Amino acid sequence: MAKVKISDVAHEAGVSLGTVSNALNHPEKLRPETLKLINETINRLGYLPNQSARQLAGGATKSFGLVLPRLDHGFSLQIASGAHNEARKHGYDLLIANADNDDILQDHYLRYFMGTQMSGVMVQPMASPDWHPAMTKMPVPIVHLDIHCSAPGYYVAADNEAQGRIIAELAIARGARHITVVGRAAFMQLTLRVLGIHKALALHPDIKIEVIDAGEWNTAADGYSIGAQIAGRPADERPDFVVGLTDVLASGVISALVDKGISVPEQVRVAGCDGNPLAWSGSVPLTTVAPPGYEIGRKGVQLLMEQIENKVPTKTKHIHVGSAARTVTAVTAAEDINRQELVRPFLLERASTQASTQTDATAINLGAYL
Amino acid sequence: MAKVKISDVAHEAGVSLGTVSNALNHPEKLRPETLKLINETINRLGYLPNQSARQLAGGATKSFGLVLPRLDHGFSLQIASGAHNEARKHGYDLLIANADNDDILQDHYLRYFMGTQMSGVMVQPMASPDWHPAMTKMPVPIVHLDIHCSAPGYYVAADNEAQGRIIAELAIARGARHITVVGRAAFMQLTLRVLGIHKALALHPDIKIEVIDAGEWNTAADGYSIGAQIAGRPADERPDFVVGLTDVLASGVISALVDKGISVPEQVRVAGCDGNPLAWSGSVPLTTVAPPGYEIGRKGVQLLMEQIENKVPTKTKHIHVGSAARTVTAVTAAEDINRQELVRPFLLERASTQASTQTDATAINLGAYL
DNA sequence: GCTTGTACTTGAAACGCATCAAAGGGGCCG
DNA sequence: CGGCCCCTTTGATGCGTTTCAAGTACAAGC
Repeated sequence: MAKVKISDVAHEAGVSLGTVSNALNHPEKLRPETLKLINETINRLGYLPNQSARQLAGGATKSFGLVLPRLDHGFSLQIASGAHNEARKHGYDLLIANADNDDILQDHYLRYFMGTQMSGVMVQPMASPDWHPAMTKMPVPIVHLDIHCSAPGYYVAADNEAQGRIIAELAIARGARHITVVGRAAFMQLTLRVLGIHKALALHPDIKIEVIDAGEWNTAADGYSIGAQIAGRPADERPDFVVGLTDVLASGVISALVDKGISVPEQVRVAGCDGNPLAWSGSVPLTTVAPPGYEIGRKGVQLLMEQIENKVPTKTKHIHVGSAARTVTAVTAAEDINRQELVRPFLLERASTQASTQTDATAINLGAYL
Repeated sequence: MAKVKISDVAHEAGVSLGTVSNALNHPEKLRPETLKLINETINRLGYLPNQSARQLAGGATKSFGLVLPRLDHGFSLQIASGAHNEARKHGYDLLIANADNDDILQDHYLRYFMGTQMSGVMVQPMASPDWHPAMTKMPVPIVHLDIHCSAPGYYVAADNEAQGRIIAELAIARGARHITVVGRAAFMQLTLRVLGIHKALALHPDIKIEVIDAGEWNTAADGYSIGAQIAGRPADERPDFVVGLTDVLASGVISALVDKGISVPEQVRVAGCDGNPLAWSGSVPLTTVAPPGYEIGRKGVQLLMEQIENKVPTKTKHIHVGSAARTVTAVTAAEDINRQELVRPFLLERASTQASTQTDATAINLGAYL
């Protein structure tokens, strides 16, 4: 139970401490027989390298940290998934922390990751857009995800305006004459989507558009009541295309319409605007525009890699002068790059009830309600 | 950009290194003014403690690691959620790693966590039940989650048999005369559920029971085709109660029944047996029995805490003899406790389409299909 | 036999911090 | 004024690695 350390392995194998370290980090430097001997000893003793000591002695480890506001939101999970795959591709580990919708906790984990000598940290911040500018000055590469600000620093966000535009263009392509947008644009993201819709429709003044506010939380119940209201209108005042700012809103609308005897999509087409594959397992197929969470996660890691590769990090070199060891710090000035990426959302069309939560591949078939 | 270290803070504040350390770890030991001065300096310099060094010097940090097979499964997320809340309650951090359904990766992260001097590690293993017994011998408290084996060690699992029993008892209470279980018992978990159903029905020989195998993956499509088959039977051969081993199976069955003109729940009641709240947002209400993921996560952390508090860990004490410092290792033998917990699942009945993914609180109303 | 290489291996130094015995400083009592 | 005690601060020490200059052994070339 007493922890086995590298010196135990070295002693047991009859080699020196540095050799064992080399076996771990630079196996090509060892004679194959030595390497084999050491590896056997390691296994026999059950030696586990102490990561803390490694990090302390060797600088950053190959791992990234990701702070998410919640784990139960499909979008965040897609980010995590994309980040994970991309990180593994580069040989990095990904550690995830759940900030639980709490600013303080978010900050806490962020500092924790920074202090752990991670190679890079990503956050999907929940609070103010111009969140914690001090964080940009940190000694660790950091990338903000899904944030909507022009603060300096690296960030990657979904192009929410495009998201609105895409759904509007889809409606136009389907020959819509009267479009109803359902939902409360409570967040910047939603506001931008509505903006995108309006912009796309600006070119088609003949198409009527209306926006109906939903309850505070854009729930399925909110969708249902609005759907009922729509169903209650005289036929010529009914929209022929409804956009739910949220997928659950859209599904609420559908339920109401169907319940009231309006056929979907024959009389009214319905689309979502917030593709959340996780919400679909076993649910009805719905055409929606998905913010590319997976892609955002991927891009986030790529930006991290970019920073790591561009910046020659602060390095200390030991220079021996006479017999006294002097430590010289050689800093290669890091360019102060600010990079921002907008990732385009994509149309997510579901015909099957089997949701793939893994990739963002655009499906081929249209959903049942469009 | 050059990293600020504790000695910089000390120098800048005009105090000694140890004092700054105390400010961080034992603030009560300092004079308020000194503390304030140091804190100001820390903020001004943007000092971030190096976690690696802390851990190396001070032993384990207050943080737990959790290795999950996937992030996109609701059950795992509930575990994470429960573990998170319980950990925070005890003042611990929780770091999550995604093993991505990969044995190697799972092992990798596990070792990583162990090597990071975490106070404890939890895994929801995916592979063989008697997975990696060597891991039980590790110097870090470890708890296995949702695993079904009698290997020594700490673990907490859902009582899958009870899960089946509960749903069967529900059927009995509803006056079922003919129960059809739909799904392939591909995993130990599902097998146990079927077993539980059979056991509960053993006391009611008058109730007819049949089990219909579904496709390999228990998808909604599989449920649909079985539902269609059931709908096609003569009325007196149709079950009056269908249990989907999986919620998506159940929802597939419902779709098929309704499509074929069988009314649910008037003619046939349908229940799930795999409550996965995440799959429900915006979906139809379905009564199901949920494995208590949240509770499992909580219990897992509690078992971790138990190990931490019981085992007086290996500690080193420094004893000065004359002028030479000698290091003595005082090991208090850790009792070799093996603890196992079975957590009872609970009936999850949904009347609203608004799923709460947070807690495992049992809902009050029955779903629409029962 | 001696030199120059080549191929490994060695071990001391440093990484940034927590710890704790010892030193310092101030108040109180005799 | 000296001795004691208590409260606060100090700084040397070690935590388990990685790194890299220096060392060793052996082979080849002259």
